[in-house]
Amino acid sequence: MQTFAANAPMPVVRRLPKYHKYLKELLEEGVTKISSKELSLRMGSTASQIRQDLNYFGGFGQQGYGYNVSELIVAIEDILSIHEVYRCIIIGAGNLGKAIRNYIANLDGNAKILAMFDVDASKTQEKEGQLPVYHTSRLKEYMRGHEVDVAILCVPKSSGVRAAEEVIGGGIRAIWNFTTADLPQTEGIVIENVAINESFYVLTYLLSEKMQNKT
Amino acid sequence: MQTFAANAPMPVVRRLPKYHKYLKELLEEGVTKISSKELSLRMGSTASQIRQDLNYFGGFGQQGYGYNVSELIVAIEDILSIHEVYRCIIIGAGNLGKAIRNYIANLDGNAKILAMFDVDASKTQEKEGQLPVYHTSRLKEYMRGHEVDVAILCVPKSSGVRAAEEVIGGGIRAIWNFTTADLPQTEGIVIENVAINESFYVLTYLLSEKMQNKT
DNA sequence: GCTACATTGTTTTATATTTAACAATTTGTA
DNA sequence: TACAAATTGTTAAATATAAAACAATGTAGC
Repeated sequence: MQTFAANAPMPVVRRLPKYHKYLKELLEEGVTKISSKELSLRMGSTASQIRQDLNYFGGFGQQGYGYNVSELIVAIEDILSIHEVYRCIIIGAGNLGKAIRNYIANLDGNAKILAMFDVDASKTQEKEGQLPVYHTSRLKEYMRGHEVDVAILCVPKSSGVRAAEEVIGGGIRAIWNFTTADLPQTEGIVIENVAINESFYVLTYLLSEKMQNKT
Repeated sequence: MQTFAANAPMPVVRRLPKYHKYLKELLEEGVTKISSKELSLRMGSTASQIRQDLNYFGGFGQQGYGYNVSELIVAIEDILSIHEVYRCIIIGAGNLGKAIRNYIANLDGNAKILAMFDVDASKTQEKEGQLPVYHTSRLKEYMRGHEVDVAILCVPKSSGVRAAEEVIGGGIRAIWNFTTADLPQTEGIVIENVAINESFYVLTYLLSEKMQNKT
């Protein structure tokens, strides 16, 4: 059993899911072994980077041979703890919350959504799909009774920080933040931001840049 | 009128929307001027980085004074071309497509969604919200008749690349990619990826790392 | 108008990340 | 068994990014 140093730089960590995806594709194609060179050609990266990235976590390859595809997949899944199922609650049952709920439900991932919460009492009437929607006032109580790993924040910007404080108060250790709010760094709490609106601004920046170049 | 060198590194560009957000908040609070030092304290960054980032695009501040909040907002909006309205079509009217449509509709952004497309004929019956849903076979024809700036890809992974090729064939210049597919770099086409699933893997990685540290 | 202070724009230094180079090791073949 | 080819793990060099330092410039008070 491998243990990893866990001090890999974030750019490296963020590339791991991509390696995983390409390796799964190779597996489906029936490819059993791959060299860093071949993989780099597929992915449009460099062989050197692939080798160095993987070596932050261990030596998964064999000299003169390359990497065994299925073994490497397992190794990366271990590193990312993809096999574990993470119990999630969604805070905010509006457009965004429903969207994320639907999206995740149809993804064959390791995020299991237990319940949704909303401040709007009318939303708690509905049973969103198969999921119960509770009033936010019952959040603390719920978290005492159920083990929850991840809170998925889907509230409006104005209540983002408050919602984060509430789930942290309830003992959450990880927040997947889809709001436009900037959550304060908190000791011991993992925060992963998905800044969709910022992403669009980057796109329009690149687009306008491209337009200028065209002229 | 300012013109920018447009050769700023991507990490800098990706920070601009964050500056914009914080400045808008300051404006709401009635703050008219801000120094890089003060702003860095709010944002949890460094004054040096803020000054250097902004100086890739021009000197927006004044020595001994700082930055005029509203002027700087306008400058950043110019850089990101936030004022322009971008005409978008959504490819894929499933869970993800609907989700994004709802999310964007309720965001006061500069993305205007004109129509949705789907291969599933049954989906074309519905009028999603106020938006028409066309069969994908009519995509080329639609793009000939309407000026479209951005294609928002919300199809399953398996049809991601094909969908991209279709909109590129129709003359699109920018793709906002919400699929898990890795789209090939294409000369002259701007591609901005929102890899939600990868984001979750990073979160679980950090979470498991934290768990290990706790023991 | 002069002086002390504040704060930028810019240069220099430090750090982080990526790429290249290469020695070590395994595979496969004769 | 010996040798050539392949390919890793790892070290070194190059590049990119961030932070610190500082000179230039403007502000504000007296």
